[in-house]
Amino acid sequence: MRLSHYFLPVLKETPAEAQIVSHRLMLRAGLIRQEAAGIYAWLPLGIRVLNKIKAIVHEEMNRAGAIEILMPTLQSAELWRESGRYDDYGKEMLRIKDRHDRDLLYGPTNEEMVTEIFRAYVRSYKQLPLNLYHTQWKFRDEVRPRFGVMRGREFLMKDAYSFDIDARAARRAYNRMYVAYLRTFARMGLKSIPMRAEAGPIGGDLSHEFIVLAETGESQVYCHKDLLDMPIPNEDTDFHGDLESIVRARTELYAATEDVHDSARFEKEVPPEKRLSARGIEVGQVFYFGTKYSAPMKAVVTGPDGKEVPVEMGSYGIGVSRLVGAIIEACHDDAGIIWPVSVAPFRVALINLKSGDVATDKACESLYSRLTTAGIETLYDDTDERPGAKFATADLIGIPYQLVVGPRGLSAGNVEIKVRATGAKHEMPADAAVEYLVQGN
RNA sequence: CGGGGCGUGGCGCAGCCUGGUAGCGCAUCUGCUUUGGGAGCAGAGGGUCGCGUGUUCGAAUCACGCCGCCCCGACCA
Repeated sequence: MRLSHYFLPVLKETPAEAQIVSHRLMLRAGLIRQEAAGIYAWLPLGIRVLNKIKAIVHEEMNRAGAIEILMPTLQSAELWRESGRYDDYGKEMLRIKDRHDRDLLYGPTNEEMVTEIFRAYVRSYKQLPLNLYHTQWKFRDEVRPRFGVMRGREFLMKDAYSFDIDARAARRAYNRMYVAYLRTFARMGLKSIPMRAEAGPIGGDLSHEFIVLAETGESQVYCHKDLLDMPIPNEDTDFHGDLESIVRARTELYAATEDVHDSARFEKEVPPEKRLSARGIEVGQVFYFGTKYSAPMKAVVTGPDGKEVPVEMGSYGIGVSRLVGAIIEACHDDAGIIWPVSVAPFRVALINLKSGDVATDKACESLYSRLTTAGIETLYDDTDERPGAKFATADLIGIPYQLVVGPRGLSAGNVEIKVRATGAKHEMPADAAVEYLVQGN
């Protein structure tokens, strides 16, 4: 992409309304624009990141055996009356009437609807286990939205729903999602820690929140330090097999958010030098809630014994739009964002230090063509800004590699690669630079 | 939902107290000079001062109402 033909509205000054660093950087780097309290438009750079995150989430969901569907944003109130949540959910739920005066709502979550889909088609235990997921915009009418996309009213969320014949099978389904989440967040460059959590209004009695440590995190968390150094399950993990050992290795160590924290237990179970108390951002949550929805909504299957039983369910959320903010909280410096390669909007920022200079232009065009041909997403700064402005923009938007081309380097036969994360600079001939950047893609 | 604050060119702000020609920096446009870490000079364009009502000869400025947004708390992915 040539910057001269792109839409990248970066701000030199910090917008007054943004308090936390991720919100400020998202506005400055031209990722989002606020359209109303807690409601954002996604600008070109922002939607690229959002899509990358979503793709990783989907890959790991599919790997774990979940199946993608897409449910609508608007739902009929009827479904929610069946589960009893139409009255329970309160003012957080955005209620709408259509032209026929029918009650609709903008979905804050989809347990009811997915249960309705399930019960319409599934009758036998032989069709289980089943896990259906989708990524869709949700709306929760927060009293006080804040922190940009970290706590917006409209947000993009992946939610998966598991259906099983009994509690044991449901537990295995829970474990599959638990392991998939460990992999998902690790792939985005985040260190996530599963912590015991309250089930909240979703309901249920087994739940973990996946927490990313960050100074600006919304909740206080307590855990055993060894959880920070747990290995990430491999890509070839057998999701049909027994995952209990992977889960148990983590759940047997103390980890809890402030809501369920028990300081006496914490001090008893964790030696002083292993105690970690920090702030954290919740990026995902897994629930097992049994028959909370299947029983009232009559989602039943016939078991091997010929008896009908309500299906055992769990739900598994990942805050996709929130993750953009969470990643920035974890990955930035004074100059701007530092995207992990896996979610970066572009892999390489090609910086022409002297647009209009024949030799420099020619070298850049050649590099741009070779990189894009090799499948490297490259943002080519071909504008006639001054070098300082180009460097500042590249640092701000956080592209992992800056490929810097100017007359001075070229006269020595070199271009320069700057690694955004470390600041390390390497001078080398153009051929070597292309090879360096193509590696590992 | 309680408490506090703010709405003035695209962005950041001053002006308001004490009513009288709407201002500054950045950005934008034109020209010249510059070009390896957010350039310099000269010129130009752009604002019903959130909306409404009232007070007044006269309202960005005073009063009242409304709307929007932000912050603290309670609540939450």
